[in-house]
Amino acid sequence: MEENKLPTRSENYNEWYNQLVLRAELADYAPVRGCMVVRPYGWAIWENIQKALDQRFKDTGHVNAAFPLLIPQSFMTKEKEHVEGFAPELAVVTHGGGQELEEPLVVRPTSETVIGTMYAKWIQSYRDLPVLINQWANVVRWEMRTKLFLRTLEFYWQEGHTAHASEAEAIEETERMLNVYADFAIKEAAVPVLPGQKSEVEKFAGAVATYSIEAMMGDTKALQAGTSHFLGQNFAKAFDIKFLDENNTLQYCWTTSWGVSTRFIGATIMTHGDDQGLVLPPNLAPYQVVLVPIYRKDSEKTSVMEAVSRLQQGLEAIHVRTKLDDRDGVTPGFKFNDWEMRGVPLRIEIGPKDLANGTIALARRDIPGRKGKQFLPMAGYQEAVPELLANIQDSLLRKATQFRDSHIFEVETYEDFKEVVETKGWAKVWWYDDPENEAKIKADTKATLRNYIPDVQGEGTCFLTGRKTRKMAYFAKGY
RNA sequence: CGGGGUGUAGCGCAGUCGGCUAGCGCGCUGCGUUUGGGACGCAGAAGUCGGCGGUUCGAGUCCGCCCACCCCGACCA
Repeated sequence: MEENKLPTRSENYNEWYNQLVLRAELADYAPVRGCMVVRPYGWAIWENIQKALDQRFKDTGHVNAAFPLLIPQSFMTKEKEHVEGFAPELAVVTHGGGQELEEPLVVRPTSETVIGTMYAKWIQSYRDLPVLINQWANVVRWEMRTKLFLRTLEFYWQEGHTAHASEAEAIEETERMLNVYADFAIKEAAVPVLPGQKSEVEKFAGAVATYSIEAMMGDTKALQAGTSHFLGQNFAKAFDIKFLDENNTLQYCWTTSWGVSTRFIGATIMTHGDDQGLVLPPNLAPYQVVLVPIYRKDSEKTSVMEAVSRLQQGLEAIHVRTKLDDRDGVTPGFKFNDWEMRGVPLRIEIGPKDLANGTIALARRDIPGRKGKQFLPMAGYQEAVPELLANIQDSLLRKATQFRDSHIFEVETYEDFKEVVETKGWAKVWWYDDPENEAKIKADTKATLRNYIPDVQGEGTCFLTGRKTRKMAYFAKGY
């Protein structure tokens, strides 16, 4: 059916992506342009992301709480850079209860201001510190152009907000959470992100320093997949977050914030997806295994269904997420393609032949076509399935890492730089920091500074200015 | 807000030198045959042709205005 084929990744990546998310029923366009409607399958991916992140937050001493959606407009103006950064993209509520409000409310674009206000009330003493709170929430940023999952007007995320007694401790927290994100992305999503610091130009409005994890999508464009900000005392001063230290001296707190959003679903899709559709990493897939029963006659159906159900229970018992596709009226071939498009990592087929032979047919999604299909003895499935899932998880990470590394090029001249970011991928360069040159590069090539490469040893020559520098950076076109 | 494009059934589109009952593919409903890689037959349901106004015996088709959406820029998790 020609009409049902996806556009290919190479032909039109954007179209491929849009069709993919819509056909896999991950999200729908809302009546309000750019607002999120996530269908159950897509939301299940998000829930798995939430679970994996939440566990890591708790392991690092954080707790969850909830803060208001509506923020008095005046809160947003308290931190100078913050207001400049966010003013253009605020949704403003002017009426409530049928009356015009005395002060307009903005729908939170991020919660530093609300949470800062509460922290000012909660924190009195060094004994109250650190405060390590995370919130799962939706936020609204009135972007001019939207793209499903990557840049929606409304999006879901988690935002962590912490307050500390010392600068060193806050910086440590900022870096810790960056590493938590990197660990999560690599281990759970098999997305080989590169952590590093953002430039002055690209940093968060109101932050002293911003760090990000950067991911390379299947078209080699870069995507900021998570951020961690060291806010210094900027917000503490704007919101009066103070404490008495051990010496009875009144001091401003040092704060951080960090977030990962539903954009990460997009990052996962665009990292692993192929021309057949989604390819989901087993750790995040809503269903890790789909079971497809195959039968012709009613007599076959009974015994096949019985075997399949037993298998499903056996898998659920060892905590494998399964889906039994017992739809009548569609052929097995249709089901195969359907679940491939939805990216289920492993498919098990059981038919009369398998019952006769004591086997199951296993097909792995990460190996395209029928090459990924193998027959195994049914008896060993409780060992074979987890092993295969782990194998797929590893193999996705390996493949994505290889892809990324083969599309990063170290360049020394602007000519080479332009060629790389235009046609090949990311440029890795020695970089002497200069906002004006950064802006010039963006104007010339549309490439932005993704982040600085951490732990660079020694000294080099800036590819653009020829000046000596100790920094290296990635430049790439981004989403 | 600038530049380009598109609006016709749930989705993708054809029809556009005016012409009578507006079409195709997919999907959807019913029945039957099928079912180990996107099944087939028959019978159906579904449309203010983006909106408003104009020209005309007659407008999806021509003219004017408006609206919406998409792509490329400025903005961005």
